[in-house]
Amino acid sequence: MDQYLQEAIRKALLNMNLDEDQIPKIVIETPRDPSHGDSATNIAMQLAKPLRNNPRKIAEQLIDEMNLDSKKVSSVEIAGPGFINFRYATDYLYDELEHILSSGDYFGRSDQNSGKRILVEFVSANPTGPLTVGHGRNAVLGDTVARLFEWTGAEVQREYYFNNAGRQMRVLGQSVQARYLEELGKDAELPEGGYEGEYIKEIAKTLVEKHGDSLLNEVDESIFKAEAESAIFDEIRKTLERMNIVMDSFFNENTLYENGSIDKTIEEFRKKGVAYDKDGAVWFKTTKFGKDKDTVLVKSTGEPTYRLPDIAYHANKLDRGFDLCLDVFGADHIDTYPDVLNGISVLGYDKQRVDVLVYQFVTLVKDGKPFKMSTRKANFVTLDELMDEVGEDVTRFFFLMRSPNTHLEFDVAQAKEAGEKNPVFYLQYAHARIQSILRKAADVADFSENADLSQLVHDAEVALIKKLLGFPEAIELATKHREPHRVITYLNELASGFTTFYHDCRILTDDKKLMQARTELARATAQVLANGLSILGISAPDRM
RNA sequence: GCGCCCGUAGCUCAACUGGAUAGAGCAACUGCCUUCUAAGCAGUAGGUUACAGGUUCGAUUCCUGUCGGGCGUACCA
Repeated sequence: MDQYLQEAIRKALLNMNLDEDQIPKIVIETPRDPSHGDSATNIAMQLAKPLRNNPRKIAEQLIDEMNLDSKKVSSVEIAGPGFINFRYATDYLYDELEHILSSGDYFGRSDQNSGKRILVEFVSANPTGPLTVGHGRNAVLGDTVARLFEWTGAEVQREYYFNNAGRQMRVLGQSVQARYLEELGKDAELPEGGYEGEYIKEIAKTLVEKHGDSLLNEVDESIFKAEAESAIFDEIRKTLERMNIVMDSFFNENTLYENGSIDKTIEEFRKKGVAYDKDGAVWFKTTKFGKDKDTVLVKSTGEPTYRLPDIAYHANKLDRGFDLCLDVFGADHIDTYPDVLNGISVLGYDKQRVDVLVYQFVTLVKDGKPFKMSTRKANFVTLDELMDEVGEDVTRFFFLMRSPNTHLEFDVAQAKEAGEKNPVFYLQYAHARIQSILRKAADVADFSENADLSQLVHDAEVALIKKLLGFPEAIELATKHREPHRVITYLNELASGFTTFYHDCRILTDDKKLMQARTELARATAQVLANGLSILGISAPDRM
């Protein structure tokens, strides 16, 4: 419809002797207030200045020149300072409702990103411990944005980037080693800054089971580290799976050392004159890109900082031919992003192909009080514990509920309440309720013949159909802005629209034609709810 | 100090990236279950969009400044 209106307006403007390049972008929007019509444009106001004319006059002229199909648009009016409001014809609504029903699981999909290959990198927590609530937002946002890309036609790969070679991992190995010794009755102390979590002991125990005391005299921590890594990764994978997340690939930072990308990156930087030696370290001339300091790439110890592999990693991703690489990370990592962009553009890549989704921190609220966490200190709530407590659907929902750009308060008490306080049930309940009605409808009538949708004339029915039609747009916006919460906002409005309809219009009535039409409307609503929930990775139960 | 993000109803947050009378959910209050699921519905109350300027037909949205909060600002990741 938007396209149709844009085209009609454009033609009308051309008839008004405007040149192609005089026409600004024609924006069609859905007014907040339904009394302002179904679609509106501000084009007349935009043209007021260049045409030096009153916007309402321009609107009048424009409407005269427009040639609209009465099967699609029933009325056009000028309102306020110069808005042009369009109202849809009911025939159009019935056709579109028909379209939803025949599209089924596909309704809402688009070709916005078709032909694109997109890599979404997320979670990317080093295997030093179980995933915590802090990682949860990252995981769910990344996966859901990936789903949005899929719904808009892209081919998506989900990748988990990790590093098992750094100092943290060494300390982890040493922590396991210490617990292993303790397990065998020896005196041992956790290393400085060691990991205190209970899971370390568990890993030590499995080592005792596997190897007995044969590792007593190991001099370094590598065996312990290896065991810890694989045990922790198993857990992480399980946790993710439980959240409906399956990675397509795990990328080990070490690959970049082995295949020479790291060295190559440094060489290339030197060649381009953006790297230099000072105090035994190698520096990246980030001042050249507007930062107030240069940045160390390789420490005087010879060990690279994380920035260097980050740059090499992004080059690697781009080499793999992705049209877009999206990184998902928390606000604390934002500072590395410009360095990576500058780094890859030095290497000759197009910065536009890398984008980032930054989210603000999660505050877990327990017993009405914020709860501070640290992985190393083992005072954290794992994602598994959270899911045990509130369930998988609720967990996903809460992480998606808010704009990534704002701090998220995860109130465990609220999430646990199965009742009215919990917003996820509102959507699932609407779906279950419709399914229940459809089951009953199947008992009382035979729906083999086509329904006469023109029976749907009640305000609540018409409003619901219009809301259903807004689904593709909601997905488009959510994808464009990488903001899954827009889908939730939409679904809430949809569910609310359905409940109004449910309340005002009895579906199972004696009037068979009417019942059939209403049943179809309910079925379409259930379909859109289910489609929306599947984008969010949340179940749409048939019974509750 | 500098950089990024944020400040909207008592609380948690929306507002289609500059549009029309700023909206939901909790919490509060008033009604509604012999009728398809009351995990629901209808209604009431609640606001100087932190503050002060500016840009224009029009600002919660953009610009400047002030105040308040979060995160960075390492030869840590």
